[in-house]
Amino acid sequence: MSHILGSRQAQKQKTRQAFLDAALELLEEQSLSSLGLREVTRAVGVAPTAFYRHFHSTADLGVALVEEALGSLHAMIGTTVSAAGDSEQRITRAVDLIARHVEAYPAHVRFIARERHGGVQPVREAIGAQLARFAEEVKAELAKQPESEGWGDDDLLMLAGLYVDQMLVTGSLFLETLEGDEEERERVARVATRRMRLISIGRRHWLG
Amino acid sequence: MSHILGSRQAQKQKTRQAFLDAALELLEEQSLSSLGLREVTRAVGVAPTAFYRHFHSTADLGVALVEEALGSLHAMIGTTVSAAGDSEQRITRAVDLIARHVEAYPAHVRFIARERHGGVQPVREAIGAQLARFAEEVKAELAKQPESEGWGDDDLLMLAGLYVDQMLVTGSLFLETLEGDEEERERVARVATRRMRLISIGRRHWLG
DNA sequence: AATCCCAGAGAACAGTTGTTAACTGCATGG
DNA sequence: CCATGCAGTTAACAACTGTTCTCTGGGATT
Repeated sequence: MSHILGSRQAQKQKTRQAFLDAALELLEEQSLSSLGLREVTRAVGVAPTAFYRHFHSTADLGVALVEEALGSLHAMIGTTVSAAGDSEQRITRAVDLIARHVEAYPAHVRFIARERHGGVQPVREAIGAQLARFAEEVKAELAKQPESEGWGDDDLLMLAGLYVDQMLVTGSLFLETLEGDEEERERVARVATRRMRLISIGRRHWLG
Repeated sequence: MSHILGSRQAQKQKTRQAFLDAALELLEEQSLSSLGLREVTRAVGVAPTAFYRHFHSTADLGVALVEEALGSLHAMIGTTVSAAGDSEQRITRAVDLIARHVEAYPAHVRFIARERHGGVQPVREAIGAQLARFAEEVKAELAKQPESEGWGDDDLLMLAGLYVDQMLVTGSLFLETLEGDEEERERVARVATRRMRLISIGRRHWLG
């Protein structure tokens, strides 16, 4: 099997991507559980039945969207947590990176925030699995740092989860400021930075 | 105007409550944005048109549900944060209280977690407003404590927000264990406790 | 060059949706 | 005791939904 696609499969993937894009846009003002199959095909400009050539259901489409929205983030996570500099510099850099990501992919961030606790079980599970992977990756990076000496495995995972959740909370806060002015975004960044700082201080004094 | 209701208004409130109860149950496996008006009236056992006597739309019903789910929690918040005992005792008590609340009102907790970032703007705003109130109340209680000496107003609010978000995260984690066994719930409680502990340590060393 | 495959089109289905209008019957206030 | 108000009913509407079956056209395979 080759990674070179014939014009046949290439066209199929193109249509599939059109479905994902259209769905993501429609989902900015509704939830996945109310997204209709016909609604999506109408937005793409194909017949309703074409949908079944790509997905079993809208829930299936949702799971594919989870991969698209979170699958590409893993590399970023690692490099951010393991970045050079002291604690304060890493925090500033992380908050800035979240802000940029929200500006670059607002629909992705909105989708994850909305469907993490949404009404479609397979999608919730897919998001949960990805977030668990994130936590494991963050934990692995934290373990490499000298500040983690003497830490137990479960405490490291606890801290990693705290960071991951904080990342999501910060992301959705930035999301709410997207239609506002720059000053608002600055305020969110400052609060998020202080939250991370407090967590880092807690980490530093965790033992003993 | 009297607070004693005639049988007329009493029956109306009864029906209204039936709408809220039915909707809350239907919302356990879907989102508000996919909740149909007819679906609700069918569950209650009344004609579709009866709905309009109580709500303009399902979004309106959602806002009413926010009041029901969060309105009664304010008293609890205050007494919990300002409870006697040292930091560790207060954390244990808070986590236990969250666990009990989730067991007592799982549908309420699920609704808030789901619709906080859900697809219905008025509901998102209603939840956001209530959570802001919570944060203000927690801040007021924190300000009374001796540990908060020297703290700025915005730092107190930052910490309060951190606690409120942590409360929600913990709640939704407990929610996922409701169909599981006791051991699972115990594990969630332990992780949540350690998270709160780390935040408390960060708080203690925040200044200087 | 002849064949097969399959993404997408088209039409039709039974069932559902929100909203309207005009109604009925009963508790309420004068 | 009678007139009014109003919660809930009934019937009907156009529009929409997911899913099935049949068909078509052109890239892929031999």
